Amino acid sequence: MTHIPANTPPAPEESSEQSVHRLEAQRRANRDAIAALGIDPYGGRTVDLMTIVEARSKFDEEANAAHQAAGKAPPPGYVDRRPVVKVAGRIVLKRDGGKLMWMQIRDWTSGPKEAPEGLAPASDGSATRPLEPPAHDLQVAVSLADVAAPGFDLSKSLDLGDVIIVTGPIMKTKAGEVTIWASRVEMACKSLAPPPEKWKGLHDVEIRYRRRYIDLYANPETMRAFMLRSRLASLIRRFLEAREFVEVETPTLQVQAGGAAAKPFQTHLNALGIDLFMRIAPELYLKRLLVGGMPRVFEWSRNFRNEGMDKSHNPEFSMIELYEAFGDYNTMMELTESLFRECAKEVAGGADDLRLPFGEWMIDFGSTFVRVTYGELFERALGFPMTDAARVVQEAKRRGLPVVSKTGTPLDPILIVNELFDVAEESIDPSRPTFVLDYPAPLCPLTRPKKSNPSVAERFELFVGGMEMANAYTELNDPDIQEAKFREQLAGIGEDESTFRNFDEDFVYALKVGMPPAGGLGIGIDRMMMVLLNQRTIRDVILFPMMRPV
RNA sequence: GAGGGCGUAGCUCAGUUGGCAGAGCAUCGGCCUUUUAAGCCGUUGGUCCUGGGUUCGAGUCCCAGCGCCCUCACCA
Repeated sequence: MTHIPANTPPAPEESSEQSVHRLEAQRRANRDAIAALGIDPYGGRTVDLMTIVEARSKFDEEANAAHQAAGKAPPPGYVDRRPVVKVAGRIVLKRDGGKLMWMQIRDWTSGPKEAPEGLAPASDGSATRPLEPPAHDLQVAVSLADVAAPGFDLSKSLDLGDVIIVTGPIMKTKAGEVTIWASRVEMACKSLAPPPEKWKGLHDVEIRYRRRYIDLYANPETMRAFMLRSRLASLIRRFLEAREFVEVETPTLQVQAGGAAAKPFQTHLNALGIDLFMRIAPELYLKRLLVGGMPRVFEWSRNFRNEGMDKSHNPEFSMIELYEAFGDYNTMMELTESLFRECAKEVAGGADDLRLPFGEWMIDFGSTFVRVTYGELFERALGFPMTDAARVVQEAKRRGLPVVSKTGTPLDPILIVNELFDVAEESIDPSRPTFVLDYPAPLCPLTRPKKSNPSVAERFELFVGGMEMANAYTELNDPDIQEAKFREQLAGIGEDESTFRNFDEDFVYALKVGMPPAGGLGIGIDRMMMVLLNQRTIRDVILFPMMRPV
């Protein structure tokens, strides 16, 4: 779909009747009719509201049966004990039967459509019907006899998409559906824009992303996913706080964008007359906090990387980075596994089975995560050890990978190994969360080497569902080695990169002040949410993903 | 960046060999106090993504562009 249609407001200078879409014009007329009843079409502060789920839970079978038994002429002394509820919701269906209207209203708790759990006999016993309606929207009945003026006249002028507040006893209809039998109907807000089709809903993915506010109410599954993401974010914070990590905030606007190798966004600070970068990682600031004596820190960091966009990359994305003084990559591995498992438990809703669907796979968060070293994985996937330089070069040539640099000098074999390692990564079972650990030291210049084997860096990456989820290190805290590695990196970059790669002298100075040994970890939160919420594209876990402007 | 697919009413979608622009829902009018995507009768609504071209005639064929989706490439 292309055009974002005509229900956008007209520019002021052309707001003639003709420029307003006919469907909007009709809704404006209905709004005027509501105003003419003395009702504010945009409502006001409202107290004592409950959600649709709460209202539904108030239903009392006995009180409902007693009320039915009392009939139209209740005996003296009869008291209606059906609980009275008050609910706000958006109208998604309306059936006007003249003096009796039926509506379905929806709020954020209504929940997605589900397959009926079974069939129940119809009232005459001759046929069957679904036990529950397809969506958990709440039915409202508006009867001329029972709704106080001007609620009935208001209801006549309501359009699909309006938000209303309904008060009345919660009861069950003859057909067995829990319903508010309205005594009051009030206006919360008028909707001037035509809603999506009532049954097929909103499918156009472009409109879903650009106009998430429609997607959220029109597709309860979208609401469910983002509500769950929020619950998981809260859980992650509580998990880290329970382990005595403190949440900090460090600069998003940075003089130099460090801590990762990515192209940054550039901006300008007028007050100081200087160019700045949006951060690509919070790493170097968080480590400064360890130098200062904070024992365990984490940041929920929005990072900005000026690179490609695809189903696992958005230009701005969320990452948790954390540092633990006196930890190392082993403590980070334990923490990572526990964190993912706790999140999976939350998604599973208390079930023992922690296998969660992700596309065609069932990802097993319950079993111990697979641990495999870089070298083992390489040999298993390629069929020869990465130390076999001749086979490495031979295999790279066979796959058309470069074995000499642009200047014609032979590439370091370890760099060729790293090219071939993509093949190894693809051999990881997507349904088994897998730690790949002990990377070759030359590939990880900023990581502490193993004391027992300096050719191996204490680093791991976690792969889940075919994606890189997390990256952790035993951090380097020797200022001289850090400085040398920085200079080495700077020497090896091209001119285009040199504009935003700088030597962070202050960070090296911080290490001279002294940083305790530490473990560091970064988790790509959006990708983590993808596998936990079973969403195959990052745009389905980001409320407002980057879109080309229309 | 390369290849492929898609773009038609507010929404969801058809549209045959190039021959009057279609359906369902929504809207609007009428009937209806237990409906369940309510029903019945009637009604309105179009920049066929944009701009060129071929043709007597283009939603359809050709060229260019725009947007979205998919695959691949790039991507600490």
